Amino acid sequence: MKIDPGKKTNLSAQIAQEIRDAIVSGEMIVDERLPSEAELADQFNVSRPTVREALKRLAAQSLIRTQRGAFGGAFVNRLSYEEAYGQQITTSTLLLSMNAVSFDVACEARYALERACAPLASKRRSPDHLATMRAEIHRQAQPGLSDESFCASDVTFHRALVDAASNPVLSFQLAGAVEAMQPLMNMITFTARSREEIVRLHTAIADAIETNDAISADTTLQELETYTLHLAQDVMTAHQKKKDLS
Amino acid sequence: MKIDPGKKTNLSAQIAQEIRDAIVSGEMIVDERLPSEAELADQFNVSRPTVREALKRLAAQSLIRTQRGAFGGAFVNRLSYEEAYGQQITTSTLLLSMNAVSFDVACEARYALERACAPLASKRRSPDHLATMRAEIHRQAQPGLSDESFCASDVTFHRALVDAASNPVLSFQLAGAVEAMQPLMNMITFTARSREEIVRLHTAIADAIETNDAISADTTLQELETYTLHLAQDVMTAHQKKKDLS
DNA sequence: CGTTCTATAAATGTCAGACAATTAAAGGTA
DNA sequence: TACCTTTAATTGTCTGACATTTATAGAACG
Repeated sequence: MKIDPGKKTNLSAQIAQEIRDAIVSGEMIVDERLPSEAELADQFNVSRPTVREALKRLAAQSLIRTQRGAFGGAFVNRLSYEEAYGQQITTSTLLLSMNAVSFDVACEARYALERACAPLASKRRSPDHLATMRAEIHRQAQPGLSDESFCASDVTFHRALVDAASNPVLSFQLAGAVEAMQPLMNMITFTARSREEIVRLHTAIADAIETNDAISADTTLQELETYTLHLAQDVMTAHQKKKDLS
Repeated sequence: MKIDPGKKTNLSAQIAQEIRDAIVSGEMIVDERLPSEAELADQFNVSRPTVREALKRLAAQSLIRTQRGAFGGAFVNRLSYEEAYGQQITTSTLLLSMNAVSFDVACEARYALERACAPLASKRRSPDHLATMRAEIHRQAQPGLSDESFCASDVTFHRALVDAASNPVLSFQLAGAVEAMQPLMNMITFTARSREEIVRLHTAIADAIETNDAISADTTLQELETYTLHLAQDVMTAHQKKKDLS
């Protein structure tokens, strides 16, 4: 481990970067133990609290895990898909909520990505994925369902569609896109009429996936995108009218 | 801000989670100032170093930024696309390198996602994006280019293709997928013959995008995927042979 | 009156040393 | 051999202090 150039500012950030580089470059391998906090403080010529702040930065990115006790310490962490999902979702959600991303743009991205999964999902779908999709469709048809629950079910349905492609890398990349849409979708009020239409389209998608009909799945997803945009448009104009009146 | 239940362990992680929730839920808005470290220490009934560790965790995720001096402090950060890209790329790269993801799976995911962009890119491509693509193709045809530079140029080419879709959300989601492939691609040795073929396919893609021919772009991307898999296969069998001999 | 320089205070950044809590392994005892 | 106890290493946390940065207010000067 190289020493730290006492350049400008923020020692803990610099140290974190040094260690991060060592991990990303493969210089340190999974489950390898980092030097103890005291040793690192020595090597970098800083105090232990500073080293600790650096380590906490890395822990926040799931790059290391720490263990107390004798022969404990900080270890390079194997980034699991679950942890990666979590980070991905947090980042995507914040990016969308903080940057005034229009519904149209987010929606376009989401459906473009989902359509990329459709051919693979049609080919590989397992009974499990189909069962999940059918179950969620059934839930969405329940009359008493709140708008929030309806949206949550929608997310689950689409996650199942993505997962049906049976490509974990693809699932990882899309988890964020699908989940991050939920807050935006929650702004839409789903009438009984629109729910009926969505259930119809979801059923058509599930049918297409079940019969390995990639083309039909793609077409229906496009239809669903158009319909979703249409619903959002209605909400926007309603908001606008309300504004004009006040 | 609520107090902290002195439950089990790891106060700084708990505090970070509390604040993270407040930000993600929208309870704290962009550019809002957090209480000072001393005040937070008071509120949570912990010491300042513990609070600082929590804040560094949040800083590592670009959720807050800090400013020194009078009326400085920690502020809720507007997550920019650039910062989000960075995190996305780090996470994707690590996920791929640490989980023994096969080349085939990663490649499939990458091309599935890129093909999702092709129709939009064909429709919206700007002269800028086309220029970038042409420039990279030209670079790839240079004879003296190292394998690493060739791969880097490949990444730039494909990033331009993704960006040509002119959907920032899509670009963000795909940045990780494309960049994370680079280390895997770097394992391939590109012969003069294979470079020629790749340049040919890249040119065909650029042509298709330029003439708004989405279908041709899609077909060529599929061809490129097949060819890339083929190259990787050769590398693998070569490695295998070497192993068998030794 | 306006401009420039100079405190001042508030905040983060860093350090040093201490103690508590946890844990694996070595050593002791039945 | 099996179980218990001690021990040492290491992270987790606290206290208190000093250094550094920076916006603002006030003083000095033209």
